[in-house]
Amino acid sequence: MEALQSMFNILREQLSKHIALTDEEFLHCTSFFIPKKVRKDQYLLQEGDVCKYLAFVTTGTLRSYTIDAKGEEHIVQFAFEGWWISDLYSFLTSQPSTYLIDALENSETLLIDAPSYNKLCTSLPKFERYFRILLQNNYIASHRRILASISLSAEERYLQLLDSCPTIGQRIAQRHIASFLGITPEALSRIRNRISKK
Amino acid sequence: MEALQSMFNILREQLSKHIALTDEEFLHCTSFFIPKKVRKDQYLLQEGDVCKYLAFVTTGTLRSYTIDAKGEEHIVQFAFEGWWISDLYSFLTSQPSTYLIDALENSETLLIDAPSYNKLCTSLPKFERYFRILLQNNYIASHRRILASISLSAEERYLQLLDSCPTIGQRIAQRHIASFLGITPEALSRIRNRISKK
DNA sequence: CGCGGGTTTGATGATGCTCAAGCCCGGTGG
DNA sequence: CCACCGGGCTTGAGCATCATCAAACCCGCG
Repeated sequence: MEALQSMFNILREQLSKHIALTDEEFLHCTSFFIPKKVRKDQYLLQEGDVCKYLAFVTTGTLRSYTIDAKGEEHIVQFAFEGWWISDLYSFLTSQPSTYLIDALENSETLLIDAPSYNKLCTSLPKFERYFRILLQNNYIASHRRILASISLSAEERYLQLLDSCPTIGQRIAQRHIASFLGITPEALSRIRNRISKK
Repeated sequence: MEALQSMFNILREQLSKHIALTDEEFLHCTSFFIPKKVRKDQYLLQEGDVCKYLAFVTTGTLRSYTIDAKGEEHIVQFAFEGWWISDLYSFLTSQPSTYLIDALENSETLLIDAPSYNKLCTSLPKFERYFRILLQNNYIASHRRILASISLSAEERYLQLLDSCPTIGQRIAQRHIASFLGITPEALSRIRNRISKK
């Protein structure tokens, strides 16, 4: 099937940024993944469910977030093409998740469950290496974001976000960007207004 | 040497929380580490230097932080016994570091440099696994902290910190806890005052 | 005893929140 | 084709939280 082929090409391209895989090794890999379409507004994970999969996004956009006691959403992560998304805590411990994951646009993903993930990591050390490197990069990015949250104003955090991901304005609604930054949509609107007057 | 033995025991204990190592494997490991004492207030890494080592703390407390244009410190991480600390970005890319690392008490560490780290990961897949697991746990903790920073008030973040690390008050000065939380020492003092009136 | 760093307390101000209303624009139905 | 609707963005007024600056306090140590 054509579309499926293209999804796996995106996965392979992403993997080969960090590790070199032979055709056999990659073929071995692919058998562990389940393709899944997620339509806009459809859940990949609901609060209270166990997160059974790591999701690799081949097209579209997903987000992970929580909903607090007041009903407010707090977006922890966006995931575009070539990114991974999951609730790792629930995935690894089989505890009910405190996060939700859904699609902000019609999206396509490749899912891998925990037994497969562990099997793949043990049977193919290169795969384990890939995830170590991925997690290292995430560690760096997370610390940058934590530093921003303790040292920068909302306006500075917004500018840093635009700097690190200039296309985000085209793909993500402002109220979602505000949620990701930890401010209200009103505050972001005023910040943008202020910036444009320069 | 007695003390050295004890440092490596702490390392071994920590590794064996996630992987099973034979005596030979562990012995192989130890040859890659350099013991280093860091006295209170002494730097392990200074801004602008390349971060040459991952540091494993066997006793004492270190912190990583930045200093902004106003001269304010922003603490990104504490590291106690059994924890790792480094500027991973600088370590992996050999770019000058934007972080500083120093000791808050007299401390002892085991250092491993980048070539050794890579050699160890390739020669001993278990070691790579250990770091993958460690980074997974860090991913979970980082996302929790990011979520806290975008969804909770300063008081709620402080209570969450006490909850996740009840002994922190005994070991870390208040102004450093405040810095870690992203608030001023004055604000933390008022929060503690408010909490104690209950 | 007095010094000095860390914490506390107080007064004032800035940043961002809340609530409410208005605006813009694309989609729907008459 | 146009009027209406609704969601998302903007704007405004008042408010809460936390920052800033300054002074006082506390306590270990020379």
